[in-house]
Formats: sequence, structure tokens, C-alpha cells
Amino acid sequence: MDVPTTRRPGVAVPRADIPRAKEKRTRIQAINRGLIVDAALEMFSTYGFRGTTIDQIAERAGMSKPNLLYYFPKKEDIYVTVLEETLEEWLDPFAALDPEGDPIEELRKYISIKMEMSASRPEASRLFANEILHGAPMIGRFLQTNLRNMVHEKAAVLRRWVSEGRLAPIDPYHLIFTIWATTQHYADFDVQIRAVLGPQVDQPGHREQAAQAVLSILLNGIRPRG
Amino acid sequence: MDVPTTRRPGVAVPRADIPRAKEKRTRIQAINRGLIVDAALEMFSTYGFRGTTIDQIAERAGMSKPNLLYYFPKKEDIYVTVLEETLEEWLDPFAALDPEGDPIEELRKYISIKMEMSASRPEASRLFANEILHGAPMIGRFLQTNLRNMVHEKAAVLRRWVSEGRLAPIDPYHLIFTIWATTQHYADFDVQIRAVLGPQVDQPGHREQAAQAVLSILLNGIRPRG
DNA sequence: GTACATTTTGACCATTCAGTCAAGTTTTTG
DNA sequence: CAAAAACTTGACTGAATGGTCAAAATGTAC
Repeated sequence: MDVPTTRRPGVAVPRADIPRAKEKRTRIQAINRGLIVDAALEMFSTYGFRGTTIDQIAERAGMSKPNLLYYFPKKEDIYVTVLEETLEEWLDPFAALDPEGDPIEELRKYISIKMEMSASRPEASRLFANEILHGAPMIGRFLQTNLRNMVHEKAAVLRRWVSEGRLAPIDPYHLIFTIWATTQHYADFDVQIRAVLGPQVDQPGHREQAAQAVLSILLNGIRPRG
Repeated sequence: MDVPTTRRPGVAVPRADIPRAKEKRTRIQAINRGLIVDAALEMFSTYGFRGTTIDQIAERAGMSKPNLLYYFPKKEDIYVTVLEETLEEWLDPFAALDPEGDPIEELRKYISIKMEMSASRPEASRLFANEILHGAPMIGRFLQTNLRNMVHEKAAVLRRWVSEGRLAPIDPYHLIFTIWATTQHYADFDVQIRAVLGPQVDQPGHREQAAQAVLSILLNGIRPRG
């Protein structure tokens, strides 16, 4: 006996296939994907992948769970999309390091921008930190290819600057790691910083003060000068 | 009708109550709690609280789930215990910063020890990072009291050193954050560092090289020195 | 405006997983 | 060595949650 179904085999059922690429997007698709991705970034960055439920994202995005699943068939799909869209933005300033610029000035600009980003979009940093912390199951490949190449490229520039005597003799890779560590710490460990410093972190000048302190340490070091 | 049970109400059933404090522990209790905590640290630090199942911990600890639940009635109990035991160890070197020592030498020692810890016990760092990243739901109170006080205390020392001209004029809090950020980055973002640097991170001299680079940057800064 | 494609949803299913329980086994104690 | 205490476990349960589905509602193109 056949399974009772209205579907006849061989007859193609018209089924809305959500386009993966950015082209061919309906107006509604563009809107709803946006809502979902925004909601998902918020949730994933706060509770992690496992700690976030589809229902939560759907509610925050203002739609039903099946409706959300219509746009992103798997929970993982949302996560990967959010991660991809965030990564690019996050690495932009790094790519913008100008090999022809003044070393100290370029690094000062880079550190400043990263501090600014940590303050204005901490979710992006946290999402990324969480993924790495858990072994980068989704973006491992990206790290080993794109990021790796980009870092090698920039490290070469830094090394040249060092050899030209325009930078202190520092291993370029560890310099990059140190900058990342320091700047992103202000987003990732915000709760801890808040616990220590109290409400003053919301005061107007605090962001600038933090950026200034970090710049001072990284550029000039801890030793007394003058 | 009564529910068929052999338990008679009012009759106290002898039930083994696991002592929460460290005293009064059976030999078996000491062993098994140790096995559980070790296994849990491993799992929680890798997969987070939500990403870890009791079964996984039990299997890694070599016992059945109900048996594990006999020692730690709730999943949260294991997590909190691991966190507490780890936190103390993790903050030890910070507490050991000697107000009477030489500033640069003290900081050099502190940074070196933290780098060493990140390399030898990355799980501890990751467990902690994960907890903070998710808003410190369990140790929020600890951060706002113990940690806060400790940081204030050490910040006062740093500030004195600055006023004595034995340290560059830096905000002491941000100096502390910068040191934490940089050193713990090597544990928390190990996967990323590995992706960029490749297998050389397992080479003998790598740890020392990393520590040297971080010390150089933090102590002397990026600017070229005469 | 009508036919077709797209979007939306309530009801449902299967799995995973924290936690329970009662009955057993082992260890300790007097 | 016998009784009590401590320890261990297989078999469950209930709630949470990722994902399905068929049908209804809405939007779009001609």
C-alpha cells in the first residue's frame, strides 16, 4: 500500500526555494532576512550557538518559528550567515592598514578604530570570540586560508617597517595578536570591566580615555619615559 | 488510592547527604569529586555550559550519570564548583604582585607567569572567558566584590608607582586590563593563533618567543627606541 | 482580476537531555 | 561478621527544542 499522500512522485511540486546568493531577493526576503540576522546576532553573541533557541530569534525578529525556518532551513544556516556577514566588517580595518603610510600613524589609526568598534558593536566581537573559543567549528577553514593569508601579508609590511627602523624590533605576528587581544577585550570582557569600574564606563569620556590608555601602552610601553 | 510505593511517609529514609564543604569527605568522595571536576573543566571549557551534557562529563569521568548526580545534584553545581576552584588559582599571581618590589620587575614577572599559565592551562582561561562572555551569570557577584576590591587595591599600587616616576603615566586600570587581555588571548584564541602560525606553535621555543614579544611590546611599546 | 508564486502559520513529531527512583552492591563501623 | 552507611546503576520521566508539513493567506505578474 502506498503511503496516503497528495504528492505524486515524479511531479515537481512548486516549492519556494529561498535563494542563497544575494541576487534574486524579493523585497520581503530582503527585509525578513535582515530582521532575522539582526536578531540572531544579538542572541548568538549573548548566549552562544547552543544557548540560543530558534524560538528566541524568531520572537525577537517578530515572526513565527516556521516562518523563520522558511528563510533559514537550519539553525546552523542562520549562525553561519551572521558569522560571515560580521567577519568581513570586523576585518575591514585590518585590510585597510596602508603599507605606504607612516607606521606609527597607521597603527594608531588601526588601534583607534578597533577600540571604537569594540565600543559600538561589541556583539560582533563577542560572536567571533565565542566561535573561536569553542574551536572555530564553522570558520576554521576561513581562519586557515583567508585570515592566514591576510595576516601574513600584513606581517610582511610590519617586518619591513621594523627593518627600516620605523618600528621597534618586534615580532610582527605577536604585535598583531597583541593589538587584537587588547582592543577586543573591551568588547568581550565588558561585563568584567563594568564590574570593576562601575557605572563610570557609561560616562561620556570613558571610551576615549580607554582608547588613550591602550594607545599609550602599546605605542610607548610601560617603562617610564623621559 | 495510594501510589504504590515502599516509602512510608513520615519515616526518615537514610539518604547519603554529600557534604558541600571540604571537610567530612570520604576517600571515595575525594577521588570521585576530583575526577568529575577534572572532566567537567575539560568539557565546559571546550563546549561551554549549554554545550556540555552531564552524560559527557560522566563518561569522561568514568562513571554513570546517576552516580555523578549523586555527588553534584545539579549540572549547575558542577559548573560552579569548577569555576570557583579555577578562579582562585587563576588570580593567584595577581594577588602576588608585590607593592614593595621593583615596578618593572614585578610586572615582568606577572606577565611572564600569566603567559606561562595560558600555555600550560588554557582550559582554565577559556572556562573563565566563556563565563564572562555570556554575562558572568554565575560569578557576577564575585566580580563585583572580590575581584573589584583586588583590582582597586593593585591599581592603587600601580598609581603610586606612576606618581613616583617608576612607571610611565598610565591609567592603572587599563594597564591591568591590557595585561589580562594580552596574556589570556594566547589561551582563549589559541585556535586562531594556530590557524595563522601553523604547527610551529608546538615547537619548543614558541612559548618563550611569544612571551618575549608580549613583554617587549608592553614594557617598551611599539615606537622605535634609540 | 485571476492564475501563479511566495509567504505565513498552527499543529505536530522526534530527539536530546537534566534529573528521579528504587533496587542493588560495596565499604565502613562497632 | 553483621548492620548501617555510602555508593552505584538501569530504567524512567518530563520538559525543551530543532525541525516538518499541509493548508491558509498574501503578494505579484499578466
